Amino acid sequence: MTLLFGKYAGIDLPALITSAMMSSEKIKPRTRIQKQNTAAIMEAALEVFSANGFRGSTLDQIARAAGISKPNLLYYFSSKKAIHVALLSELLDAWLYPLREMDSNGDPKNELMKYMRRKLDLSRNYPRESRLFANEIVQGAPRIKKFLKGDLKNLVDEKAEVISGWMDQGRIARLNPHHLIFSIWALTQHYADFETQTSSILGKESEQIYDDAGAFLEDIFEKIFT
Amino acid sequence: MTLLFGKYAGIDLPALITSAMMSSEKIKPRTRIQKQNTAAIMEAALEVFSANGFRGSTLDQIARAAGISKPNLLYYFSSKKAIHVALLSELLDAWLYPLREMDSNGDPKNELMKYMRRKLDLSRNYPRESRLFANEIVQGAPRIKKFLKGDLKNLVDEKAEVISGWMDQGRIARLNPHHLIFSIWALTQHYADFETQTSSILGKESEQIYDDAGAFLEDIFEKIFT
DNA sequence: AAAAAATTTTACCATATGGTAAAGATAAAC
DNA sequence: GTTTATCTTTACCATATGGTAAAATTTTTT
Repeated sequence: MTLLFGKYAGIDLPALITSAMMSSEKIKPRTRIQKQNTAAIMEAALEVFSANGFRGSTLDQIARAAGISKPNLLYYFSSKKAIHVALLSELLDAWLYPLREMDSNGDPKNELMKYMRRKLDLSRNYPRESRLFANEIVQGAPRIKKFLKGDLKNLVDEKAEVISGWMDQGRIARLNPHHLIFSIWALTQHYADFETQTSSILGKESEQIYDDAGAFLEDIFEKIFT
Repeated sequence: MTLLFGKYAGIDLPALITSAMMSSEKIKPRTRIQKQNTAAIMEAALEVFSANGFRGSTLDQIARAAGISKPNLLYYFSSKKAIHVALLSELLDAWLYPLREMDSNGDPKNELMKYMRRKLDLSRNYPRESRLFANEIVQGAPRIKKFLKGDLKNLVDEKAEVISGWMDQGRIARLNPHHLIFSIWALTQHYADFETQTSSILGKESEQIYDDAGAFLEDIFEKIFT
């Protein structure tokens, strides 16, 4: 079950996903078969791209994972790039959602903690999506630079402003708000993106690692915000 | 100037690099020309692999960047994989160096801060090396899993033990020591690995970002350790 | 049930890419 | 200065891979 068609940290995202779909290339499933196959392709593409990166993935791999032939896959998407773009596009909005939800009227420490927890939940429940972005960004974000400099920057600037206001009011400790947001990203995504490393070192089950990580992050952010 | 043949956060690493070289496949430069060409190839491979990942890089790209022909490149390294392995092997030890240096007899907070600063310096001065590892690990670390479960795990376990001892003595706050180490990695490497993202959002010069990051990390780790 | 539309398969193709063989050119050793 | 060892180039090759054309099949519409 992927983020695309599943639940999102306890919240359904049909509206977000629908709107994302409408704006992307060929993903306007009309018939039953189209819905079924595009969904299978997206799921397969997520699996393959997140594990191998764009250039490390082949259409044959994706087609096989989706249970269809390569030419048939290309009946639904005009190119390999189109699949990748569609996948990223669909996920971008969903990925921003928890930050959007941060409420300027809520309790500062509470809101930030909630955001941190949600991001950690995303890493825990949707590690493939996290790695998909990680792959893209590490390699210079050729396909989502515009998003980074546009929607993402705007949202982050806006929320940094909110956080800064809280700091002015003395409700949380004074820190660089942008870097505070980055620190939440870094610390939570690390567990998905570098899972190979953490699990190699800890030699534990993923669930146990995330439980420990959750407790650790509660501890340190409590200190950080105070 | 790369980490390989340069200075390492102010410390020369000839011994480390030499020993690493001796253990890897074909990198035992004897003649003047061999030295020169293998160095050029390694530098080129670092540039190309770190930007595109293993599968995203081609021998032609590397050869061009090294200023030699592809068959000539293959005179020095038996295969693409061999270049990648040699590059990773050479860097692994160097990458561990700052953690090795953490002194169990030093002042706890001081030692940890020093380690954090060194790691941030690595991100700042050797972002390509950081991204080379990031690429490798995000994609499941096919070539360095053994290292992760061996040398790296051993070193981390050992240092976690040291940190745990400091906590027992009440000299720094009680936290999960393994995750504390991970948090230093996550927060410092983020600036190299996700540089595209941070610079897109902040719209500042890299130097300015690292200065701000340095100040921010000083702030929060001060709180975390206390 | 026939016609139309949508979907899938078969058979390809062009290019990119990792890699090789062997001749030719340079540099080092004697 | 000649021989020997090292290095470089030219000319390839096999495979993988993204993608296409068109026929065949299935599904939907009328």
